[in-house]
Amino acid sequence: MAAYDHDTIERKWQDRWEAERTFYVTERDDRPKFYNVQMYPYPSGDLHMGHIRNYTYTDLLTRYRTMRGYNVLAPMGWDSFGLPAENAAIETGIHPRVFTEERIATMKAQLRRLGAVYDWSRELAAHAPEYYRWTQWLFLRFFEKGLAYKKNAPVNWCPSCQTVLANEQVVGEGVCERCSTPVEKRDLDQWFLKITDYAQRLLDDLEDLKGKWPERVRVMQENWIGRSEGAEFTMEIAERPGTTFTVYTTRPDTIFGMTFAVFAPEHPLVTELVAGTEYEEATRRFIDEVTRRTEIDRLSAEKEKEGLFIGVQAVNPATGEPVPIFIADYVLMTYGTGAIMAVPGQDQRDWEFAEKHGLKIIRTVQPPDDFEGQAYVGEGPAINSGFLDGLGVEDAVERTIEWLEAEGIGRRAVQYRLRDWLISRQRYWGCPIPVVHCPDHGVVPVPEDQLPVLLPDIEDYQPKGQSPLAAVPSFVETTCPECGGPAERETDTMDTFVDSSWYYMRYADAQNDEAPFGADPARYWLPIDQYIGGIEHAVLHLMYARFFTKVLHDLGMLEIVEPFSRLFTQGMLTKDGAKMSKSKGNVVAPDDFYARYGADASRLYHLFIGPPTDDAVWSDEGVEGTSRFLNRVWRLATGDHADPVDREPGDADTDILRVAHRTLKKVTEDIERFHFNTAVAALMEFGNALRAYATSEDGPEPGTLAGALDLMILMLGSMAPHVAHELWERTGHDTMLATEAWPEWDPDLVTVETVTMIIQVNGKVRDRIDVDADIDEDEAASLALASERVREYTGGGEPERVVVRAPKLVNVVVR
RNA sequence: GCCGGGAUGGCGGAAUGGUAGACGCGACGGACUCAAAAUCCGUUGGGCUUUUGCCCGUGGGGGUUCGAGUCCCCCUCCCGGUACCA
Repeated sequence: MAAYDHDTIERKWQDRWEAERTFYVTERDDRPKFYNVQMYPYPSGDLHMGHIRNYTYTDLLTRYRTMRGYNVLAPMGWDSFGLPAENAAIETGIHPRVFTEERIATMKAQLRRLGAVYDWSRELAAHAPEYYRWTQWLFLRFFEKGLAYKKNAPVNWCPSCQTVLANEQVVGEGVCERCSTPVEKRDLDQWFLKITDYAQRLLDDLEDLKGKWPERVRVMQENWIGRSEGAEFTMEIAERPGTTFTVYTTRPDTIFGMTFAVFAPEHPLVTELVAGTEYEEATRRFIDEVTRRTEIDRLSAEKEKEGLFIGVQAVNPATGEPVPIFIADYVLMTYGTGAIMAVPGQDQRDWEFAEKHGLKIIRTVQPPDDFEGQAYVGEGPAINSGFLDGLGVEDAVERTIEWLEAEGIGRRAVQYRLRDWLISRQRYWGCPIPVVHCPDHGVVPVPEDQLPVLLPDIEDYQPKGQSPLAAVPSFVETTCPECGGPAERETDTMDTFVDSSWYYMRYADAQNDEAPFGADPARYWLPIDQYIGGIEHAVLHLMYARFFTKVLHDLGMLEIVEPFSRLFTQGMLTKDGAKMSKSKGNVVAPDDFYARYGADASRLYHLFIGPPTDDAVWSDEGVEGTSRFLNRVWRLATGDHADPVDREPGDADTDILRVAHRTLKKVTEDIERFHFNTAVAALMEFGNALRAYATSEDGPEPGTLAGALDLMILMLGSMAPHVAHELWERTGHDTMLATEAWPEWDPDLVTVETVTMIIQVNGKVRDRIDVDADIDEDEAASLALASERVREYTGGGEPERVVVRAPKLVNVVVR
């Protein structure tokens, strides 16, 4: 039996969906809205099966939600600024714009070939001036609010990409997220967005996403924000009364055990304290050495704690005793105050440092008798701690904070691990930062009516440690908007994560040339009801986008405070033990599979391959199964079965309708909870039953067969849309399947009448009896006890106990 | 180290505390065919057994329960995140 002509059918329906604009929507619509978005892709060129997996999920939801009666917006766009296009340009000499736009065209054709449907009237691309004009406009709003600022700071520098990176883009053991080159530290003037102002709100609002976002993404963001609670207090330098410094601690209760203090080598007070002393030279050498080391070295936990006494002491405010001050590389200038009180009794790092430098160790929390470790961080009564003695840790913390406040030297304090978002990039292919530097007026924003600041076409993209734009006089040389005098444009471009922080807002009103988006379309479509993308963006894109949403809310542009109501992170598609990617050389091209099995069979296999949240291993043979299934459905629906027999419907006919409706219930529930693999399995079971029914000797009853086939086709409509649409048409329907209502199951057909009751003896299955579904407990028990098989095991004796779970199971317990 | 998530046939995977292995791949046997492909039918966790059947089996060890892949405790290994964060 030949396979159906998938190629012709698929092209036919792809043309119709586009020609009839089946999935184009407006906000003038009575149906409830459903905003369905896939994280917009970087236009890398050819789609491989790893991408196809993700688009299949999104497309299924677009079609399913439409059938469920929603006004579904499914847009598509391109994350088209960024390093890869620029790197390709350097290699090939093709301008990044040309390179990128060619690839967008290719990918668009491939999405169409998959049968993925979008409202293409809302297509956008980050590199298009009509888009980045508004990225720049938004930057200016941040600037006005004081949320964008330029400062000189030690920043992460990727020597290979020749640009700075945000903290979030330094991954693993301190390497670049893009190219895995170890990152260095450099002091540079850079633009930051003040995401730290929103740390608490970003943390608080995660609560509302419980159950709607994957737990692990929520936890990763919580950890990244890294809130910790404790106290801050000041200490005096013993040798210089009046000179003070501040420390932050989460364990103020251990203050009596502070036997030394440690400064980060970069702490500004250090050079001042050693100036003109015998320690000056050694201190300078130590700082040099530390700062020369790479971040990786410095952060390596295995390394011994290097430190140096700098010749001064601080006064422990609790004891009044002087304690020596050290500088050490394990204290970071970027966290807390850059100085700590060291309590070796309760902190393992301090313990190790104390041992190495022969410093005093005083326990201030009594460890249990059997404690054999060094620093003790657990619960216990305070000891050696004056007025705190005997208190538990929590109470002691509170008492200490009260005392610090009463003394006027400290207060309760909260710290976050989150740092401001560094958005400057010293690269060409990105959105220009719309400011000019005037010798008289400093940083001056470009006036709105001069936006966009266009990215000029250039020949030489080679990264040189500063933006290639700096070498373009026609770009750099400008006039100051304030005074009209000569000024220079900012030449850094923005991190591409700025572009992607608001694109999903633009989709709501993509043609607007007076604002990033209008208030009404935004109010209608946002937030995104279902967002789908990769786990790799757990703390990058997903946190930046949340930050942008909150800022735009505060600017009065949005009503929402969270952009993504529900998030789904799909697993990776792997082959040969690695994520499918061009660079690994393990990509599977969809075209071969489209040619042999069709897009529908490929899609169905992606749905069937395993749980969507899990990584999945691609196997070429797997598509055989879904292809066979679709061909069987095709043959049944096109008349390849036993001759139908006109008759009053009987048991066999009712039975197949029962299977059909039970399948409908399961498939509906499975799609709702994203269990696509079991939904496909249920359809296959239904297919097997339907085939047995349609080819049985008695023959199918025509109405029953048609009804069952309709349900099969409707259910396949979102999974294997082309073949389903074609069969819908061929089985005599004059509507388009895409806009049909999702069917409802008949409750009477879904409830079971008879079930197979399991009979166990001591928990082991010994017999099965078909019983009425509404059998009562007594009857179930007596049926079970009457069973021949059960009596073989009980020997006719009285059972010790009979557990009845009618109608599913009876367990006869004998001893 | 800390925080998540895992471990089920040859393979991908099913399984509200109640028939472990649905569904599919692969393999084996058969039908059709001159033959092959395609298609269709059957078998397919391991062991024992002529059969009805019986025993064992969800990473390892304990426990709770009439009953545990599922719940609890301990351990091993794998994957992801994070890590001198005071």
